[in-house]
Amino acid sequence: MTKRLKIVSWNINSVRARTALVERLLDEHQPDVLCLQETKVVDGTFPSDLFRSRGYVHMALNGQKMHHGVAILSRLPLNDPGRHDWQDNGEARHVGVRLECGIRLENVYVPAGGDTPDRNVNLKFGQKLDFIERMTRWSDGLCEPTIIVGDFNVAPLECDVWSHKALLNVVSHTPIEVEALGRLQQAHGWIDIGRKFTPAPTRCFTWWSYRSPDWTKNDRGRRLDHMWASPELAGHLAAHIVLEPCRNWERPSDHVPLICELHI
DNA sequence: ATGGCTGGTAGAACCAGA
Repeated sequence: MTKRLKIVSWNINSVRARTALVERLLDEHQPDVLCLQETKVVDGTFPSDLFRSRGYVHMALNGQKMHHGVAILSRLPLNDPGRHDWQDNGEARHVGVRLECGIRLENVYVPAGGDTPDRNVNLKFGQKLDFIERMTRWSDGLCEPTIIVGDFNVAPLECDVWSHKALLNVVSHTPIEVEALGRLQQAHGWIDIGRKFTPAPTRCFTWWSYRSPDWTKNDRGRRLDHMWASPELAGHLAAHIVLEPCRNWERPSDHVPLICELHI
């Protein structure tokens, strides 16, 4: 008799501006654990009551004023909370916990990387590459079953963007970022859960710019959000879904939620 | 069509996102 563990990851682009959407997601999909990125709120004013009232009484927060910020909200107990500063500049971009089933869950918000894909003229691009490099060294030494989810801000495959050719020199899809993410994936044999259940070259996007008047019109999306599993969990993966309809909810985030389910 | 929008914060002809 196996149980199922349902995890959702969502770049919410301000948790306070989208409380109604978060409530709807919890009501409709009933995840065991919700990982949020870009909460944009300090821990002291995080809307904890919203989650507590729905049974998500276990929380691991890492927020900061205005920007970034991550949170794990859970119906299951969370142990050994930890934070990494993989950019080494104080920004709140990671929080990790251990579930009682023995799985370690890491929630990450990789820096966007600014406009110009050249670390010599754009500090933020270098910080993004350094962040991924530090994650690579960290994941090289892992020795427990781990799920890492979040906004990686890299669309690695040609089919992860609306036009590979048009985005080759656009931050999020440049070869230097794709190679850095590839080294990270190889360092621990991470399984790309999204592509396990939706193999390339099937279209799979998780983000559409706010700037398009109609995000569906040209469908200029990118797969920036990911869920990865360490190799020993391969036989436990049960499902993966991208909740694309959430991009049509009222005042949506520009990212949509991802769900994965595991047999535990 | 590298920004056409959005949120936070201040009270901006701002910044950041990607």
